[in-house]
Amino acid sequence: MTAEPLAADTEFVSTRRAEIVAIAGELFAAHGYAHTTVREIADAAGILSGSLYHHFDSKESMVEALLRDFLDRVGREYVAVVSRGTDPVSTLRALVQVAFGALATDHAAVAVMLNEYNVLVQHPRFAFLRDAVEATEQLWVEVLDAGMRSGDFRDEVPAHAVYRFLRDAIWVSVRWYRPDGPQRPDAIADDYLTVLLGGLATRRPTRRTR
Amino acid sequence: MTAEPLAADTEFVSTRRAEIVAIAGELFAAHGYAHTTVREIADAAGILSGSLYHHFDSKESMVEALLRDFLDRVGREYVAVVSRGTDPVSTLRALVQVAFGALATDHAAVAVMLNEYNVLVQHPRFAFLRDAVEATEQLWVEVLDAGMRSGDFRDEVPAHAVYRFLRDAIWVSVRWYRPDGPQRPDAIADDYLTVLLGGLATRRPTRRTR
DNA sequence: GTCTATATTGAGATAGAC
DNA sequence: GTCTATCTCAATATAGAC
Repeated sequence: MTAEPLAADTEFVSTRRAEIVAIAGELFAAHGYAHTTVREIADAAGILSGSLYHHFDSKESMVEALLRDFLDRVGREYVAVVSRGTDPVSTLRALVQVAFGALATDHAAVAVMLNEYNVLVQHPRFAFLRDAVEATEQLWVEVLDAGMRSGDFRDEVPAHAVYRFLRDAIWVSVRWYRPDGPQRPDAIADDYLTVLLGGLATRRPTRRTR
Repeated sequence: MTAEPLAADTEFVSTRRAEIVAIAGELFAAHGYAHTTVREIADAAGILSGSLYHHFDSKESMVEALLRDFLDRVGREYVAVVSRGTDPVSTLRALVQVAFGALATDHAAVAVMLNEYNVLVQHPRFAFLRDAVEATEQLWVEVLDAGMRSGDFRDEVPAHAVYRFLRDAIWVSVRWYRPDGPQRPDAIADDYLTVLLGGLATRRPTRRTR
């Protein structure tokens, strides 16, 4: 047996394949996964639809490749942030910065994740989406819980509820974020953190009772 | 000409039609508009697919009926809240309560609006979606701006940016809200308002500079 | 208002030549 | 790695009987 020509890391398979994934991702993000046809993807890639099947065995494989790569990378970034072991406020700031940063680097994947998650996750093939979502939730909630225990964060609202509001507001911003717009992702993150951490009210409001 | 048998308000057209809209809405919300077939809708309604076309001339007409009705109603509720002329904090609270309340009363329409807006709005037929979204944004932003001018809300972040974070966090909660779950919409609204108005941090943080 | 039967189209996928 | 040609199936929509 000759020396293995493949890189040990299987991340890189083929440049062409990666290009097509990116092209397909843009179309999925812009028009929706279901409404995007393989012919449109092929057109955008400058080839005919049949040729796509040299690289992928189905349209599903394209969206799977897009999301697996994205979730792997952002998951590693979250772990790196937490493993730095900074104080809860700084850790949360860094997590929020990573999440908003993905808008610029992976906006197609974020949009597809947001728009198609509920439908895709119903197929066994896309169970990995749920795994990634749950792992991410666990990681963020632990940071929030640590901050509540240390007294840095208010604990009137459970950490998992706070996390959901956070996550939703961050990811849905892919709907209006424009990479070529005036605001950089870290400026948006700062705006969000200002409201989130400091609150919108200038006077501490009393919590309503029911 | 005989007396007009139709009600002056055209809201009510046919019970059967309204039933089918509701059934279709549930399916659109659960499986996505594109993935829901007219045969599935007919099955759920207990009729055959051809019979649907007695009530609607297309699948698009069904989703249009669902969204027009919903947007009309919630738009009227927002206007009613603002016209009460209460202070900015109370007005914002009431708007947030109305929005979360729609999760319970119109969860299918909210989910469809969230999931399909970007695709649907690209068709001229659904331009009314953009109109409704823009009118809503204007109404909320005016409330936020009034609160910033009166000193009730902090003004470090522009009102339109705050509005986007608000809107996103509220509507996306339809993804995890369960009508049969333990939390009532107004309890979720209270949790959200606690974090939004009071802030997550126990100590007023300094705003990061770049 | 619903059913039966079917027209029509659009889209994902395949086989083999180049 | 791409093209040509085509298969196959699923889905929207229609026409007319009941």
